[in-house]
Amino acid sequence: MSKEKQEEPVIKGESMSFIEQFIVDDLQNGKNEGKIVTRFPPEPNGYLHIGHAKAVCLSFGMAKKYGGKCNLRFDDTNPEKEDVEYVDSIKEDIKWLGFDWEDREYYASDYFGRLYNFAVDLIKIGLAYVDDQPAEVISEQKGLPSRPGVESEYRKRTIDENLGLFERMNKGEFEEGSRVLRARIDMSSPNMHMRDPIIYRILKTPHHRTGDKWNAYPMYDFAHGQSDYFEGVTHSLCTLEFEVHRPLYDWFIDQLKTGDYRPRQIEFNRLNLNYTVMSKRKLLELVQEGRVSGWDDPRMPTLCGLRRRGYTPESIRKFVDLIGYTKVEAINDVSLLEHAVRDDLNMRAPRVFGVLNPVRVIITNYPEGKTENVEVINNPEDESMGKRTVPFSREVYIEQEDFMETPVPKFFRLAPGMEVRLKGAYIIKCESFRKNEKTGIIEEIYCTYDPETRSGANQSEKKVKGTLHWVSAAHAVEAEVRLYDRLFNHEDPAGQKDHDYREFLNPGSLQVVKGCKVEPSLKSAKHLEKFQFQRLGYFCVDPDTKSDHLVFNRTVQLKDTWTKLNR
RNA sequence: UGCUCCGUAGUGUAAUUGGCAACACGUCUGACUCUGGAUCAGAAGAGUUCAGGUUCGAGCCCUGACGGAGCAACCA
Repeated sequence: MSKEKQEEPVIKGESMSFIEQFIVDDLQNGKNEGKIVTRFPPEPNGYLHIGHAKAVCLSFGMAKKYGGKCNLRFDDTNPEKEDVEYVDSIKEDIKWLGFDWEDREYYASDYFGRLYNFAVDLIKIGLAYVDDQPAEVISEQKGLPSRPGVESEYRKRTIDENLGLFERMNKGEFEEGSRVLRARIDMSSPNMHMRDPIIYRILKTPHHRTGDKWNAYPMYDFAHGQSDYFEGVTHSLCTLEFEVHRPLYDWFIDQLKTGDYRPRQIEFNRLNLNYTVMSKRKLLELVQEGRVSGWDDPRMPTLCGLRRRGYTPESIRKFVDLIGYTKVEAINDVSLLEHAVRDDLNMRAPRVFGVLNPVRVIITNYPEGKTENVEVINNPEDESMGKRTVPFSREVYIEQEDFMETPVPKFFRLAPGMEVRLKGAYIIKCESFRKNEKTGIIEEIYCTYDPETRSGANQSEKKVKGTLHWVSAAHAVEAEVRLYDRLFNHEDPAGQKDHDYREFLNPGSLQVVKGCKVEPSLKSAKHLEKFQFQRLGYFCVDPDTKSDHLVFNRTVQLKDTWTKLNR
């Protein structure tokens, strides 16, 4: 049996990103024996966010599309920042997104031995040396981007001395910060990264996987390319800020490689979203300072946050696909992300009735105590989702917003003397209402219904402009609904000079509405199950839901031209 | 004032080896509708940062400006 369909390797006429073009060219030229291997290399120091999703989709996506493999590799070279807690969440999030690294779960720390030996080799050929100077001095000597650096006095240490010192660094004989190993390249290079970069430093914090086995740890630049090489990675895809690291990446590969094969680093633009922050540091602060409820707060751009908010993996993949991969540093509009979920959920979310701000409607000519089960379609976009019945009775709740004592022009809803259809049931006419004169709140609305207008078989000729969602008062289930707005009220909260991003936190980003009334079928809804509350938006069941307490998160509103026009 | 990268409608992306700028989202019309959603039809909106050059012809090539980003962590 064939597994999933392999897409055609060469697509004519379809536009592909410059990265895909590179891959296709390499494949056609028979480079690396016509194989493609990519990798997704997170550092386990935080939760994955939607920016990572873009990288995941690229590396796993390209491998899948062209019959290659994508490795999951944890870039765990800094024990001070990393933790297993993050490893597990990262794996969960990648799986949720729909990608599979099979048995290729690797760790940079698995290569510490080989990396160490490579460093020793570099020392032996005079391309690395131990520097005893303090950090400030080394930094000072590096010069400025516009000024060349100066060479360290330790640059001409003998090979034997370097060998001995490096070994002792790793044995733990020296204090943190007292010595580093540096590659001996060019202190006057216009590229700062080539000015004798530090490749090993002493760290005494136990590593989450190797414990206290090592005391000298490789830096990113000394681990990444080499790890790619060890794994046979052909295309090492990363974000634009690593562009200036590429010469160093290649320099190490040059020293390391023995045959024709070499990994190639290609950089693409990172994903930026407006009205949010994306840096791990800031996200961590939001969590630690209690400004959100956790990494999975539905307002967070983390994958676990988006998942809890009700986003589907499909919608995130679609969004990523929509924004593409280029070298332009773009700021993407959240509304495009919202479009992507709406588009996805429109096809798959069953429609239900839920009233957020209920007001009671009494149908005075409907028999007291009577209940009818009306039939409604679960999803007009997908007939196979079938129908369900909803109880209808003399008293129903409708949305407060759907009634106006004195309607404005083009208000197609309920108002004294006006008729509307209760979706799936009858057309009702507002005869009167009761208002609390003190508060101005409408407390009850009195209507009559037309028995001839019941939805279904013998369709009545009568047409009305408005159709409302409703819930039978006697059968309604109480629910709490959490409405979310953007976390920040500034497009680019992190990019404002002289302003801390926290100043732009949107105080109204979470609105909890209690006492909502939803149709009885929702009583059995499961965690994260998604629905469209008709006319309102897409909602999913929050994990805080208990058997006696239903909680929904609003994923996104439906497009609403009415409120837009009347704002 | 060093090096690297980038500069196409409001936003994000396209434009085969140079051949008179396309798509999506958004916006605005209209149709339809038992969701003011969806769907369908249509419209407006850039002459490709600017100035030169090469060419019969340039968003694509060259030069120079201008604008933006990244690089000066014993982070990744």
